[in-house]
Amino acid sequence: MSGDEFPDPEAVIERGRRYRDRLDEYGENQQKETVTELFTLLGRAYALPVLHLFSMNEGPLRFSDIEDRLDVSPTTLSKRLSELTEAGLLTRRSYDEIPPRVEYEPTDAANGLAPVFIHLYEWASVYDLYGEIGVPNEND
Amino acid sequence: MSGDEFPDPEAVIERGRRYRDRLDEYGENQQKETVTELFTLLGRAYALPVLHLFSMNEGPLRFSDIEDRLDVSPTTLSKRLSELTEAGLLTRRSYDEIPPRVEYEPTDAANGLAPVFIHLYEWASVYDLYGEIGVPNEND
DNA sequence: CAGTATCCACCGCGATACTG
DNA sequence: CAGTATCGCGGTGGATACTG
Repeated sequence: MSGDEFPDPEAVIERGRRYRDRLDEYGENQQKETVTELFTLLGRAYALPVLHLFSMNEGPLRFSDIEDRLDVSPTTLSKRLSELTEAGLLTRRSYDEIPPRVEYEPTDAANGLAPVFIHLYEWASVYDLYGEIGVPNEND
Repeated sequence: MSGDEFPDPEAVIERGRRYRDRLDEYGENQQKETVTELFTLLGRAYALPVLHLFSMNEGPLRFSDIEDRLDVSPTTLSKRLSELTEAGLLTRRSYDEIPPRVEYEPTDAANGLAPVFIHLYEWASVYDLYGEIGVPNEND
């Protein structure tokens, strides 16, 4: 990657300092729950890898496509796809065929989320967090 | 808030479509875990509310400050603060006094994360997700 | 004040087996 | 093929009580 694609850390921090004011404008209390919930969903097993798979792929993916690539149990994959669909991040289309065929695709909302991930990657690179430590386990 | 502060949804989507290429540049496989872990931590109880409290506040906060404002059990707050500190998002400074005093402050890394939240709020507003539904519970 | 220790209920997740 | 049903384990978090 070309280094000057990264944001200037100082600028990032400065921009961060205006976070408080922006939040007021957006109505913090109402949406705070919302964002927490989003992180909860996206923090669940395979949510991000699934979304990432769609971002790497042109066109729809089927249940078995994902199952093959991610080494995830059908139980968990089923739940995750349902949640992501219900949350408006994926669409689900099933065809009345034998054998049955179901196709999933990311919504515009999911694609619109991509800049967030880009920022996250930039941030992770700039501050070099989690390189070694991972997330501390709650029961340590 | 002034409406033209929002990104043009089309531009956001278009930018999102280049996500795949950016990921390649950043070395996707290595950092994918990292970002998943970050979401896991931030999805835990009171992680975002705690961070938000710091972003709303000038200067440090003490354990009881947070306890008073968030209605969180000391057990959970203790764990969350430890994790956020270990993850490099908060600093912890304890003074040898009686009664003991401990102050927490967000790091530059935490402040640098703010643009991500801003993006998230913009995104949530544009796509109006989770307005009614919340995160589907896994056991429904 | 700033936590920790203990106990416990619930939830998330995988393995396995089964179905339309 | 695209799931669901069931089971079991471990992780997560609250209540309560206690400590340096």
